[in-house]
Amino acid sequence: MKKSSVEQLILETLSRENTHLTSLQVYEEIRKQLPAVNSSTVYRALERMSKRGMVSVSDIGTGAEVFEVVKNELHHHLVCQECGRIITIGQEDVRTFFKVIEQINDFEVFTNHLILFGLCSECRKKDNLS
Amino acid sequence: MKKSSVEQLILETLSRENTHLTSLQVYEEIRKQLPAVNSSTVYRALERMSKRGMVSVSDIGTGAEVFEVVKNELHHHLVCQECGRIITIGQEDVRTFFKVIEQINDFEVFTNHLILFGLCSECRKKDNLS
DNA sequence: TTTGCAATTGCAAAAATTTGCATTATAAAA
DNA sequence: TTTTATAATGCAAATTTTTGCAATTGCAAA
Repeated sequence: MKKSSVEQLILETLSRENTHLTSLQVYEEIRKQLPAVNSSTVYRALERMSKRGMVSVSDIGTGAEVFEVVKNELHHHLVCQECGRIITIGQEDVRTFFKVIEQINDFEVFTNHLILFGLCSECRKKDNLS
Repeated sequence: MKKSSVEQLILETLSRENTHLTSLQVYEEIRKQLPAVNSSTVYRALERMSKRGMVSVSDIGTGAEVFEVVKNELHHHLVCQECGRIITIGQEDVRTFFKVIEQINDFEVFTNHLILFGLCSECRKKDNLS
């Protein structure tokens, strides 16, 4: 590793792609720019970064965990289990729910990237027809 | 595989342990009773079972996904990121939140095993002192 | 600048997981 | 019961991820 740290490259990659990537996908993207990079370096950097809250890790139902850059405005996702569609939702309503949970359980919620699974409206229509 | 199906053994194992196990832990438990079983058989059975909703898969912040039997009364967890403590919470408040999300987004939520990360009351006290 | 320390990286080996394909088991239909 | 089709399993190889350890790097104090 000469100049650039892998962390920087990971941030650039995730920002550029602006979507969820698996650790392997991140590794392969980084390797395009830095062919000699070692896989363990990338995997370890991803782990560090998620611990520090720089990236979020989540299971969107694809079998493997995916990573995403954490930006200023937090967001959450609804994932349709039938068509795979991903709906992004904002903080407000989720935050209200978190507050309730916090009060009831005397617990401070940090979760910054919630994933809920279910059926989107279109797939629900289709299912009703059949 | 002669008599018993691996699925049945997995259910028994998860019920007996009554906790979250990683796929590797499940495989090793099964192997105690069925030494010749192949790892791919166990991994594939776990995948099938989670698709069918027989077991839940979740990331409780330990790095690896964990499996749990799905029983009648659904439950969710709060995981303390400092001490690892796991608090189990019921459906009611969560269900109310899901209803709100469903109405706003015209989406039907299926998620049956929600995990929220944060700080438990005791760790919050400790942190305040230091 | 030089020194020292902690964090990051590479490397090689091990471990965990997935995959394609052939075989076997299970259950429904004939 | 026999036949047939589908699902589950085993096996071997490939792929992905993790680990221990030594070397390198970056940063801050001297």
